[in-house]
Amino acid sequence: MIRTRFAPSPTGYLHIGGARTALFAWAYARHHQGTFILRIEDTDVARSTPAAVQAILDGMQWLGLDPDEGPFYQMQRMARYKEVIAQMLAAGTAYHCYTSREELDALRAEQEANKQKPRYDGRWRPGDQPLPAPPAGIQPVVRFRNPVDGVVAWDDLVKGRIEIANAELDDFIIARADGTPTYNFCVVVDDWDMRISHVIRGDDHVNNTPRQINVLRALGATVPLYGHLPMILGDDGQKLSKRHGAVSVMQYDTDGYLPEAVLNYLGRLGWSHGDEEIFSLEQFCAWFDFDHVTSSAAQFNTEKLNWLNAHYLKSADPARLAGEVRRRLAAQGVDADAAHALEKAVALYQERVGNLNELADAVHPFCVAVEPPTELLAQHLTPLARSALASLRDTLAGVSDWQAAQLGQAVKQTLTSHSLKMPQLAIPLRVVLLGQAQSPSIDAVLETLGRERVLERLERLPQPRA
RNA sequence: GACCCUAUCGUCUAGAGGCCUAGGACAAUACCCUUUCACGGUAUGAACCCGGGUUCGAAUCCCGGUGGGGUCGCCA
Repeated sequence: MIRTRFAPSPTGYLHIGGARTALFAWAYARHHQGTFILRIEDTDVARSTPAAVQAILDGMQWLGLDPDEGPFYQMQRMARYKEVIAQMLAAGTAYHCYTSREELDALRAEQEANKQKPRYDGRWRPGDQPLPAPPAGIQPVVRFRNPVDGVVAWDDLVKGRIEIANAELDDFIIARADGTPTYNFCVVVDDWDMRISHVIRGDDHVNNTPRQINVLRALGATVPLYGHLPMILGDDGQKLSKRHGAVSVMQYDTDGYLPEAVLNYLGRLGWSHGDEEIFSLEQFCAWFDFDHVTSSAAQFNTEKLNWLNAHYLKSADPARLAGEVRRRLAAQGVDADAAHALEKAVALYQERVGNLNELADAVHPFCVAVEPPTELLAQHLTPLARSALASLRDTLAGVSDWQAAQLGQAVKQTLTSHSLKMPQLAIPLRVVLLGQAQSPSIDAVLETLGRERVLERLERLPQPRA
């Protein structure tokens, strides 16, 4: 039984790297009819916030990566961690350490001065030497008694075999002086208790893996399989951080991206299936495997995401898009329900825009009266165009069946009677009707805008400057 | 500094020793389509980090170098 988990710490929103980790873990479970678990790692009380928990949940939901189990919260599992720590203390696989932070700082400074790898020197580790008497008034931390010899090795799902010598590892703290357990310990207990079969996480955790494996062994637990995903770099090739380029997945929502476009993009970033570029979430789950996950970091490319977004926009259901547009327009104080044919207008533009915000902007003139920019008027509303527009208005008023075909006929009729080429009439018409010199086919615009609005906007032709 | 990971067009990637005069996609450029702008179509330019091996043969395997990244917390 495949059981994967996504285990973010709620110290911020769900960013793009976390989203991809979640997607891969989710897809792997789906692929194998397994279980995907969401676990919130909130043991850092000082930095975890309920708002961040909510932001992560919102992000997961927007992407549609629903967990089969959880969310579980580590803070609610304290009793269990303490129980395991007590067992380890009793078994001798963990011990109390009374070294103060000041002593630790001094030790680290000394090691760095000697160009050595900073690490705990094991001064309170039970061994051959007799231990000093515990100093009074100091609450000890609990350290894991790491093996001294040999190597810890595992076959990483994405990076292949990785070996790290135990000599590189020190006795890390599993419980703070106040008794609360630390990350490397909680993860182990949780992955064990939750019977996680595949630990899929960012490769910034590679160095934690040997420690965790050692604890698992000390506990007599089964060691899961590990897959460490390379990181995602920003558009500029720089590392993503709160300060630089890292944004919440929800930002993609406000920027007008469709979740399926983001998912498709993320799926293709660091994973491939031959030449496939466009695939649904379902298809991704069916294809996903670790053999085709890239082992090196990938640079985020917004332009490719834009291309995918435009693609999904084209084939999306206009009714759904209309809902999104309504929501965005409402935020601008525009009541899109006033547009009797919002869905039609959306259908007219959905294959011409790159995101939902552009779609909302495009549809805007179909909802409320437009005020054409003066430059456009000056440029296109020539006396010739004015007279043609006036005559077109009259012809249009007589059209019985307000359909693109008939409207196109009316336009062509005006063209002939005024000896004009299509652009000479269509562009001024666009400016007057939509406030823009570009639009979809003019007959479709006329039909979609509707008889009433067209005639009204042509009626009130902006006057030339005296 | 130590340890670990990593290296194919500008970017994402295909590539599991001969199928590679290295394929696809985004982006770029040109042309076509056209009622403007898009969309779409066609075409073009663009890469195996360097040096040694192994092999009849290496983008693919090995070693070294260099570049990039990660980790060295009573953070996760």
